[in-house]
Amino acid sequence: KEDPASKLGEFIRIQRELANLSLRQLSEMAKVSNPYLSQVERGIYKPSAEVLKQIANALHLSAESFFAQAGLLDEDVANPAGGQVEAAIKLDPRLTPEQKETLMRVYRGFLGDR
Amino acid sequence: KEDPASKLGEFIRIQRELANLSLRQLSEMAKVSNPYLSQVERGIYKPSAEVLKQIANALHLSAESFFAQAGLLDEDVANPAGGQVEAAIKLDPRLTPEQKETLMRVYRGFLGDR
DNA sequence: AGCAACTGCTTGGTATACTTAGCGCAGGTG
DNA sequence: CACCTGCGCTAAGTATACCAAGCAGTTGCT
Repeated sequence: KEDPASKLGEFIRIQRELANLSLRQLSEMAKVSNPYLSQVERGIYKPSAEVLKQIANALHLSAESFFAQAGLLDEDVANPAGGQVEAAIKLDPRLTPEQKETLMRVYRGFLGDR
Repeated sequence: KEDPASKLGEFIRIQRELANLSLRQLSEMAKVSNPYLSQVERGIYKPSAEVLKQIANALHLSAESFFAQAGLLDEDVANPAGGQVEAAIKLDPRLTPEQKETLMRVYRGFLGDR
């Protein structure tokens, strides 16, 4: 019960039953074997990210909600908008490392003001 | 290049070098072995979702952007193209309008340099 | 020079994600 | 009754994610 893996499994099973799908039906849609899906739902195995995505798509649910259920997205909610700016800067291929460094410093300086 | 796994690997390597971290340093922070991280960066293996999350956290990046890079979040902001930085700045509630203006000017100045 | 402390990488193994074959049970059919 | 057809699950195997040990190259210090 405490196990996060079985929590994800329960979640999947509930969603599957809500959609009135059999284990085999869903397993075929998600392109995994039915025994494996069974084991995932019982928390024996934790599926890879790709399998998780395929299951989410098969159930017409967002991949994010699945990742969240799997405890994979619980991270730095501490800086919700702030992380966005830093991430965007780091991701920009048109900036040199030094320029990124400078931008970061300016940005963080502003945040410190507040 | 064609391989999506190696695309993720490149992304990780670039982010790691941007942070001025050695392979071993990052591997220790992300709690994986350094040879494995090396292989991930070269596209030989694709990391599990949990490892991906740990790497993202170690680099202070959002897990979402990593999942997007890994092709696991077909939806939203997969595109790291330039407009992202400006959008993120405008959306940050912790910045005053004047500070946003300044950041924009610095950012655009850098882009003009190249 | 030569040792020390780094860098990234190769090798060989273990753990775990995942599959194919098949079991036992519950409804319907004829 | 016998005979399907579906359900979920077990068992045994294969593929792959991941680790510990160690190697070659580079840098720097004495």
